[in-house]
Amino acid sequence: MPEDDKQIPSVWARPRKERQQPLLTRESIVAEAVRLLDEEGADNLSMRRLGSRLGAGATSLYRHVANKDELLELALDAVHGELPLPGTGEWRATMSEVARALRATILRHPWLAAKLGEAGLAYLGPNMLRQSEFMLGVMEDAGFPPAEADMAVTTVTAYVVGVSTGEAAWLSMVARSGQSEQEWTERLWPAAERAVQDFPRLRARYAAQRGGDTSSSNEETFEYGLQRVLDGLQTRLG
Amino acid sequence: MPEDDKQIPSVWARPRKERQQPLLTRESIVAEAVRLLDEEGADNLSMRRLGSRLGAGATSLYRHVANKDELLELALDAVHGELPLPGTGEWRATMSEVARALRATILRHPWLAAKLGEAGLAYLGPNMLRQSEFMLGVMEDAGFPPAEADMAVTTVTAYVVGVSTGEAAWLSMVARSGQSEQEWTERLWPAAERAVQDFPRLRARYAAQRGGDTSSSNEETFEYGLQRVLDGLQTRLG
DNA sequence: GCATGTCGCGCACGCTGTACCCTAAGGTAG
DNA sequence: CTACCTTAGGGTACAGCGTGCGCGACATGC
Repeated sequence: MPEDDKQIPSVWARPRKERQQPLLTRESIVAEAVRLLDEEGADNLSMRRLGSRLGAGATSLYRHVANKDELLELALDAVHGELPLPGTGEWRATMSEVARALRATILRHPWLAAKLGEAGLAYLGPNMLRQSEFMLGVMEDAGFPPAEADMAVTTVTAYVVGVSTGEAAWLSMVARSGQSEQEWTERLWPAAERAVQDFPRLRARYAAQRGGDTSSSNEETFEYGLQRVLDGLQTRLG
Repeated sequence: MPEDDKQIPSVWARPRKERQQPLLTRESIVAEAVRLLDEEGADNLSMRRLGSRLGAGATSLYRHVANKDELLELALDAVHGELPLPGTGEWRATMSEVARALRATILRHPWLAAKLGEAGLAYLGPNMLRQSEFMLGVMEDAGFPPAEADMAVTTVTAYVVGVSTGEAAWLSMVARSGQSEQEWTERLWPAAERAVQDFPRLRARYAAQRGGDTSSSNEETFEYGLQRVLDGLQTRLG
């Protein structure tokens, strides 16, 4: 009803009406938190910064979220919502696909690895549960008895999280340095070479990788290990 | 030379002589940090608290350590110094032994998992390097070509760190709650059952584990996955 | 004797998470 | 229309954090 607008003598006194629906919701807060984490890293997420990005005060967030830890758990699970669950086909192909998607997600959100280290793999967020359920189904359909399928899923997830954690930590370090990966590697190299000097095999490995492409060699390592893990599981089906 | 002691007119003015050798050293600081982390968890490590445990002020620590992050890296590597390197024998047995020792260390220091998630697996501490070098040697002696041995070591370590991280997070949670594992499990169970209600396979898994011994089933899962990983690597040697 | 360097201390700054209380805006009941 | 209650958001305040800086006390070399 705009009738009473006329009665207002001054624009300045008009009691700007808003608030049809709340401008802060749990979803919008979590989504913005993920964005902030992606852009600025875990160290730079504070309730005040998050609040001001949303045009709100820091303490207003507490209406929708119990505390910062809970917010991070929500962010953790929200990111797991990105994971696509492929249609079921051959079990190895399906598991590989899920594993690659999980790794990609962790690399896209490097802060995720550190938070997973605090929250554990058995966290109860619905998106994470959905993913576990899916993998369990794939393994059971492949012929693993339920109890073993559970352990098999844990094995694959543990491997993926373990490798990706290492890669993500590296990416975070590079990001914090503000330099390109190339620059950062070159700056770090002398220290690394000095550190491995007493270790002949490590020294040889470093020398062999000198100048190589980090990300493609990471990918190769990931794929190698993943296939070995799946090989190992396959021996149980023969 | 205690001669000049007599010349001091008042006890209060006596310039209490100490400090023959520094009471703070990098080693003592790191060792105390590890103790504090073990006893009170990562959240409760602050420079002030650490300082006062050592009978020193917070900022005195900065004489020996550049900043808190560096301190944590040192603590990380110090703990890796606990790891025994078994004498070389059959490669599978040796790798299993190293893997179990690594898991045991992580469970003994649950804060370690989270820090590993931040620092990455390729950190340059001497103790961690020593361990990598050892494992590389085992795999090369087993017949893996150097480049592949490297990837194989990464695979095993990633798996171990991945599983243990999950277990350690659980232990930290229990420790923070101040309750026994039994109590905590029972308190959490209803929420967990509600969460898995929509997921038939997870629900079945939970029901099957009800009342079981957490730590022994964790151990079984760890061992299962470890043997699968080693199986997978073995296929490359045939 | 003095100069120089090392060690530890205290202060101060800007920042954090969050408990507590206040205000303003609907929605509902009388 | 009024009176009340709920609910979203804001402001203030507190205890604690990491750490830069400058100080005095001491050990050592000339």
